[in-house]
Amino acid sequence: MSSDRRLTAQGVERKQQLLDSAATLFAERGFADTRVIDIVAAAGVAKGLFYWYFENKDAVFAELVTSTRQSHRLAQRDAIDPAADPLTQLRQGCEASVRFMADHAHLYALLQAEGPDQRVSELLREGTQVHATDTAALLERGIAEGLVRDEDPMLLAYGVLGSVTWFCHFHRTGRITQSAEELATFVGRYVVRSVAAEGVDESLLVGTAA
Amino acid sequence: MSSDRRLTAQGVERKQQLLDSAATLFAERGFADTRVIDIVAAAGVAKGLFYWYFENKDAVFAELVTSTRQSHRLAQRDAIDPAADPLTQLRQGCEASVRFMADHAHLYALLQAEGPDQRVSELLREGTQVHATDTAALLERGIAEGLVRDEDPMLLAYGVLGSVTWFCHFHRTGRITQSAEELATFVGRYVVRSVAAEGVDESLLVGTAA
Amino acid sequence: MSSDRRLTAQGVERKQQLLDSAATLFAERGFADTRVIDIVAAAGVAKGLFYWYFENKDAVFAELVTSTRQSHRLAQRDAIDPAADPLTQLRQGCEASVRFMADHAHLYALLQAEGPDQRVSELLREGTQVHATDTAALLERGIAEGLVRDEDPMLLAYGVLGSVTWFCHFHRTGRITQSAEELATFVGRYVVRSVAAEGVDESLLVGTAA
Amino acid sequence: MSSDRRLTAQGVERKQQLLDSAATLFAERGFADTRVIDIVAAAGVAKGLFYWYFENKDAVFAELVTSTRQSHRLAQRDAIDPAADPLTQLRQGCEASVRFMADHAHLYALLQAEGPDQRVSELLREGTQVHATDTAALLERGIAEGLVRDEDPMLLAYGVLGSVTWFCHFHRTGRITQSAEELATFVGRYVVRSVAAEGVDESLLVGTAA
DNA sequence: AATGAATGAGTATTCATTCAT
DNA sequence: GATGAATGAATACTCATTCAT
Repeated sequence: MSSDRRLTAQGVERKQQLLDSAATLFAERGFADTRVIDIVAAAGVAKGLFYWYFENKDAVFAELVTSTRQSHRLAQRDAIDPAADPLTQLRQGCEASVRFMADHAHLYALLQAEGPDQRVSELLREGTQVHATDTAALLERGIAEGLVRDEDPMLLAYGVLGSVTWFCHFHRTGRITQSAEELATFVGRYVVRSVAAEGVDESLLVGTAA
Repeated sequence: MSSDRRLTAQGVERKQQLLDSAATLFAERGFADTRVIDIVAAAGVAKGLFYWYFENKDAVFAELVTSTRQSHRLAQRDAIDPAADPLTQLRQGCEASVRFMADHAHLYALLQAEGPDQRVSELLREGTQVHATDTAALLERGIAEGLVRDEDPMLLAYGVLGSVTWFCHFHRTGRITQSAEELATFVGRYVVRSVAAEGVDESLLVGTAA
Repeated sequence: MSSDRRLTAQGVERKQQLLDSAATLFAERGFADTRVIDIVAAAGVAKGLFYWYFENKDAVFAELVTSTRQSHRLAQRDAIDPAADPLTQLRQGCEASVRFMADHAHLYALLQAEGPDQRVSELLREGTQVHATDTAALLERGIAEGLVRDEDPMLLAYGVLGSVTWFCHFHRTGRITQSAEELATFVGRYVVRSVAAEGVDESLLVGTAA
Repeated sequence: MSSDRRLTAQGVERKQQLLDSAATLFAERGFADTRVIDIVAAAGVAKGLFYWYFENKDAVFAELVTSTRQSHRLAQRDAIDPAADPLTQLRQGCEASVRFMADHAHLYALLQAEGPDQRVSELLREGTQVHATDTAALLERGIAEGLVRDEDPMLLAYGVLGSVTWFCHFHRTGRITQSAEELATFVGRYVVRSVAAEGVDESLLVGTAA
């Protein structure tokens, strides 16, 4: 029922409360095992209010995915030095991803979650695709400048995303014990090595300026 | 109801039918969105029969995960030349993973699926952990022989698993269009590059013997 | 919340807006399928305001029924020539009913609607009963004057009401395509024939003065 | 979920039980005020079973409407003497309607009920239309033979149906106290008078052979 | 082994109504 | 008067699981 309802200041706040509760619960127990009643209970409001702010359970999930993706992207953009070379930018982006996931672990979990239905799965997939395409563009510039191995940039991008995603996943689930900062550095290095061309200057690989 | 029931030849066949139907459906729509009735309908038997062969819905999932993991492991073992150097073995293992996933796409999908409950999630996690530990051991030998960069082998293993897993995921979902064979070669090369030490012999990186 | 609140001029207007919206919606989709929110949305006001003017949803329905019934009755009264013979009066009343329904189709529909609860059903029933009793009295006079067949006047009244009601119903739902005026004439004639005694003067049957 | 499920003898019986319970309750309190749980409770079975036999609540209603209409039609067919003149057939049909409704009051109530949704309303309307068309055909023959007034047969049919329906309605709701048999005779006579042409033989009007 | 019937706990969603501002 | 937020009781429907035959 929400759609483009005009919300008061209080309304905006309340909606955010619900989004937060939902995000936490979805991350903790997954979408299917989170009941609407759990979400409203966590936010301390009545069940009906949920449907004042959201069309249905799927809609909250979708909204979370969208906004998380947006924040993630902004975080990356902020972390990337537009004047730097592609390889450095790649490292910066990946490091930013690791830090973002550390700060918003519960939201980030959603991006990999099994979505509710077809529609939302689509949403997740699209987001990933955008991310991959961005990364591929970066790699392509790297190839042109001789910094990245001359391979299909899209494939390389998938590899990069895969390792970053999994590092984060294992960190979130406690199987990587290093600090987020340490992990970020490691991941930046790992990713750069994965795609760097033969004979690239050592300084780029080590990432001294990171 | 099942546990360790003694099955006739026909029984074994029936059970396999049900497992196959379940695997396909779980992969297509996920565990939660697959109903027992869908599974039996796909196998062309009555609902009650499901419980003759399986304790419950979770049990099928668990059984599928376990057997898939086993097959996967066997496939890798067969593909690895015990006499080869660690880097080559790593490449062989990864290539085998890609081929296995291509041949058993619907089963492989399960290994990354959102499990039913805590217990099964645990099962999935354990399997991944075993795989990671195996890989880390291989990498450790590589480090000792100077073929792999001197970094935390477990971290490297996570990176390797992440990229392989994601390559397979994107291939399975149609976003990588190369043939399984081409992809296997690419992934093997990608992974080796990701972990290889500086100055390793070119032949190992290119993987001529693959 | 309403009861006998003193309303300002604007208030009266607002209330009428709501009544109109409600009448239209009730006629279109029935009482149960019309939500309070639909009514206020159609009137362009906020939900809370509904309860400033009406006790509850049932109350609007009751108010509509009562006022419609009143209007209907007035319309009949105006149409009937007090000096005419019972048979002519009957015709005039029935013709007036048809015209009324044509002019206020959406209101008239309510009089036959499935009411909300016991109370309002009671209200509807009572209204019908009053109408039937009035008609029966007219018929009784007709019988006394030898213009109407000597049968139970109440039964005859039910027959009359039934046919008039159904003619209107079929006209309202588009299954009678004649104009309201044509239909009125037909119905007047039909009803008179239904109850007229044997050998009544032709002029009364034809209704030249209609 | 039902559709064309193959039912065992027991299944057929159970389904009928549920239909009976539903019919009674719908007639007593209306569709909206009858909960699925009431229906199953009345039949003494568990809630889930309802959905084994019916798609949903609307479906039972639709099924009841259809079968009632069918029975009604058969009852009429049986009551009509194919060799009789149209006017007599009309009387026989109307009398049969009255008797049918007296015997199946709770089912018959459904035919006039406010249906659940658009679809079922459509069903009800269609049924009525068929009935009206049948009656109109009969009247047309009557007109051709000079037994019925020369007016639009469809309009006459609506008038006939309206009075019959309302007689039944008032009888069912206790406002007509005569016995069903008495009422049937009265209605037959009333209807014939409503449509008979001027100067038709008295014997046809009185209906001695009824 | 196999079937179809039966069970019932569990959950999303609706909507009339009330309330604070 | 007017608004939008909040409440919570009520209910249809799903689906894993069990049972009688």
